[in-house]
Amino acid sequence: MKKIVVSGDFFNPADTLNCGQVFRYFDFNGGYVAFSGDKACFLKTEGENVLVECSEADEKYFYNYFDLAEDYSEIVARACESGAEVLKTAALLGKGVRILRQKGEEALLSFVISQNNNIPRIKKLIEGLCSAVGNKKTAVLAGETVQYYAFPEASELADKTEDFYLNLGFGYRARYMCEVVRAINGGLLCGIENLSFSELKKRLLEVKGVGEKVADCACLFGFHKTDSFPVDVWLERVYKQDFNGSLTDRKKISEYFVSRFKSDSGFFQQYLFYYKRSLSGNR
DNA sequence: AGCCAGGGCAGGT
DNA sequence: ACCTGCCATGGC
Repeated sequence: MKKIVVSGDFFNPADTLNCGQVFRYFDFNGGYVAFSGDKACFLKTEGENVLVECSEADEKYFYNYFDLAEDYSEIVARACESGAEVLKTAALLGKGVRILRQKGEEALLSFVISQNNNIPRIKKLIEGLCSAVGNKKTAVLAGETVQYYAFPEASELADKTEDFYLNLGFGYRARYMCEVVRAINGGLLCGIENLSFSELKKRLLEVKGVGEKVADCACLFGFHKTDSFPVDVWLERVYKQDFNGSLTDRKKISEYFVSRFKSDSGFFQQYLFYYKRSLSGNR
């Protein structure tokens, strides 16, 4: 067992997990158990610090996963100096949010599931998928044995039909899951290591079921393309209400933010998303 | 009960 | 390029 201890000044586990970038975690012993792929960790705020506990072998994985090499104090500082008053407010509120470095496949499939859906139900659908297909795993975390299911590899989903997803409650997203799994198994994500954000997004958009928003989220959360700015209903509200914007097309709203915030776009987007939802009683 | 949700597609202008 | 209706399901 390995324990990573880092400052909690710019790392709030609750805010990081609850801000809609990831869907596999639950409350546990005063902290959280979080999952990525077939791995699990426990994290908890302890005084001034955050404790991340995982197996010895996964230490580097979770150090990277929580983006612990990045200095978020500088990102928050840039948000405060951006000239947008709402962004300063949002960044100071959400300064403990970190952009997780999730697995690309898992992020892509998760955000296909997310479309026109609410966060509690997205969690349930993903849980259902994992328990139906994923390998059963056991971990010892915070002194207790935790059993869970890994997120399925695309290869494990290769033979699943549309009916399989329909029976899990995926609705019209069932067809999209089949399309995306087929594309991944056909090499969609092969050789993408050096692609820019726009090159990667272009490739993802070729798959039926992957539109602007899902591609942006996959690029940001699955491939850490921080010059991506996903626009959903919440960011559209931020744009109209707090930036007094007049654009109506979400693609153009996204382009507006990216041209303004460059490689800080993804971070600032999370601060704004967290801020806007918190005003509505969501967290 | 009815609106809403981290949307996308197809078909029409 | 922009507009509209439709798509399943269930949280609230």
